[in-house]
Amino acid sequence: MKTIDKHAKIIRAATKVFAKKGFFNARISDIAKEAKVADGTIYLYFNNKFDILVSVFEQEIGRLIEQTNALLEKENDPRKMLEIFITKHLTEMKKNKNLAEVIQIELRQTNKLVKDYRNNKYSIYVDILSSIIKKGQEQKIFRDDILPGIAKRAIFGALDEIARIWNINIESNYTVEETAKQVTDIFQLGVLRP
Amino acid sequence: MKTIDKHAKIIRAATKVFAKKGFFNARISDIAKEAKVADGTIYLYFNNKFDILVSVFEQEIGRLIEQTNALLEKENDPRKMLEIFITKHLTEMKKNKNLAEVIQIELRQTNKLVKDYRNNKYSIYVDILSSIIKKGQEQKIFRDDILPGIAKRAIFGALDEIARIWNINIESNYTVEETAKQVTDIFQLGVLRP
Amino acid sequence: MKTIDKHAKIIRAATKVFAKKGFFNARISDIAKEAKVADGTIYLYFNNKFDILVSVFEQEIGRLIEQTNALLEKENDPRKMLEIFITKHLTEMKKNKNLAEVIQIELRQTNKLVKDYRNNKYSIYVDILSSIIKKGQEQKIFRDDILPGIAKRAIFGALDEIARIWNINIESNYTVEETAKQVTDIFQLGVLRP
Amino acid sequence: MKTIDKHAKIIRAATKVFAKKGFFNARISDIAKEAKVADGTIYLYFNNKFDILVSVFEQEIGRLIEQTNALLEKENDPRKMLEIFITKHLTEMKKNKNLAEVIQIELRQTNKLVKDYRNNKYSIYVDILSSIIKKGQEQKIFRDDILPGIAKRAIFGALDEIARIWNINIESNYTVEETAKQVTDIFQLGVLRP
DNA sequence: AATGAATGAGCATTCATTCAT
DNA sequence: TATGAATGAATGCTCATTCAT
Repeated sequence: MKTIDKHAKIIRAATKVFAKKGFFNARISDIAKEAKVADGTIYLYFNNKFDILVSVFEQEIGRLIEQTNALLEKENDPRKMLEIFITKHLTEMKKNKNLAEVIQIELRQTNKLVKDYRNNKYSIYVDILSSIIKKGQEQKIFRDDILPGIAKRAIFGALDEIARIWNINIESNYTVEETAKQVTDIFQLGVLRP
Repeated sequence: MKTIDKHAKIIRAATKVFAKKGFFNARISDIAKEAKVADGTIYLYFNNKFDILVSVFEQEIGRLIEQTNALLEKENDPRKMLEIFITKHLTEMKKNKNLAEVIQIELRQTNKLVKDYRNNKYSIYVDILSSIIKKGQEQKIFRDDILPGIAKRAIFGALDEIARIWNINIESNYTVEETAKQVTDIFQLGVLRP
Repeated sequence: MKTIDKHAKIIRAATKVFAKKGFFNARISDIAKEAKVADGTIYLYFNNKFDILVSVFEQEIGRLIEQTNALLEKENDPRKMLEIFITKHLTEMKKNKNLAEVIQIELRQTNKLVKDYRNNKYSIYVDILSSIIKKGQEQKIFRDDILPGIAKRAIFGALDEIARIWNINIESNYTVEETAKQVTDIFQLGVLRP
Repeated sequence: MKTIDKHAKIIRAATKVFAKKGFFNARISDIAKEAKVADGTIYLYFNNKFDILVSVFEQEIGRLIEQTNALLEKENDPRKMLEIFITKHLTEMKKNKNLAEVIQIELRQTNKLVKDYRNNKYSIYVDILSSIIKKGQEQKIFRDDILPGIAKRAIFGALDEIARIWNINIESNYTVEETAKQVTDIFQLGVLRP
């Protein structure tokens, strides 16, 4: 088996295990078992347990960034772009609960460990939102007094919390589409009657 | 010293320690030391480490619920109520970073451990938001097609993510007031130009 | 059981285990078992495995220093003093093979770890020899051209090597008395015929 | 490259690595790297890690035996022979600290592993000393009551301890020549005034 | 109620050795 | 012969929990 395969296999296994048990409760031997690899093999590809978590996170978010950008590329209307982002995010989180979980873990459990959130994949991902906001403002479609740096956090946070709940309660009342529509609506029009 | 005092003292110490080190990295002896109590004493008041975390969370959120309700009691305009909730939450999180951290930890790290989120303090707190939404809909001030169950998640998630970032970056560009104003604005009016 | 007892018990157990298996092959759990103590208990009294070795060594050599000094105190003839030192050392090494072994281990295995051999127990012990030499020179009994700093190493090395062999071969041809007599003889008179 | 070259290359690399890190702290991969050979290759020439140590020791001591015997061959005076042995040993240990270190390690760390010290290179080397003593006794130059089996240990031990100290303290007060002269003197004449 | 010494299960990581290529 | 990726047994140390005092 080629090196690249094993690296990917470990990442995949780790994603699963971290999602199921959480970072601190996951044992290296769990990951090794899931990846059908010896414990020691993991250390040929990663420096330590935390390094695996970061790799998983970066890889998964990286994939999300690429796919989201691909979807947005064809679109020029910031309203549509916002809807696409929201729908894509929720769709992926629903489809891939492991990913949702790893984001939760990485973003919260390790707050104290990774302080530098500039120029990392998470920042890049969230900045897609702020660039959509800015584009909308340039096109005079979005209000000028919206602060992109705050709006991006609000939107990402909203999506993340919704995905978190999905991961806890297996059944949810609304479909992805309904939820995405609703969230897009809230962020575009607000809750006030016109 | 009365029993109730010691219980409170341990909670207070634990809040501090969990916030500083995170739940998994916190040691019982750290909490005991902080509370100026013997390690074993903690087990006279709590069943185990996780029980402490839950107690801390419930207590802190409980306090937040009481204070928020007290603020909302005097108000009848759902627009104002929403603003009050948002401002209160952000103010508390800014003032009490420990609390913000414990919410982060409790809500994410222990996803896998505590599945039942009905009838707990977190739910009660978030349901303040949905009841505000419902009230606004009854008063024909908020749009009818807003789903309170989703909106409450979106708003709480937005606030929580903003507080999370505050906890990572010591300096932030905007004041609590500016941020609260902005978030209230986004959720009331949306990002679209009228 | 009092703290002091447990500390001593662990030292005693460690001496035995290190002697039997060598420092690197000894497991903490071996020492714990021998001391009839939990693994973790060891870490209440020592910082780490190496710390145990150093403690064992310092304690054993310390005891040797005291006893040897007590024996020498009453004596003023440097010839007798040399004989006393040699006899005492060999007697102790024969009686307490663990001690002999731990000296071997500490002195050689950890050469690379502990470089500072000034002001430690080993140095103090060996310096008893050089002070005997100096005393003999002052009394015009020992030759002036003997360098005490070299002679002390030669004598200690000779004794140590003999003790080492005793630890390997269970049976030895000569008694402690014969050997001590012989060694004293060699160092006092040399091998040359008068 | 011929097999014999690779074998020698590994021995040479191992000597260096053992000396620098000690046997237990040395990794096979360190030796492989130093020898510019793959890890697995080492196992084509040696059975295991310990086998390498033994080989290094045997080879180094073997070389010493040959060279020492060559020097002694031309000499018939046991006094001179003793001086030659002592000088040669100290010179080699000063010149080749790796060798000194490996002797230290092999002789002490592995006491418990290798019990059979008859008919091995170490014994052969030390027996050069006893044969010098015996020769001196036959020639009526050395005292009859010297026990060669004890004297050889005493002399070797003295030399080894001196070399050990050299390996710890980089600077030493005396030159090899001074030291060799002094040690020869002590063992020939003793410390007593005539 | 309070203490804190003692416990011992638990786990990340290392590294000698193997073996398919 | 030679390689080096893969293996998995082995262990020092931590820390939540207990319990004799």
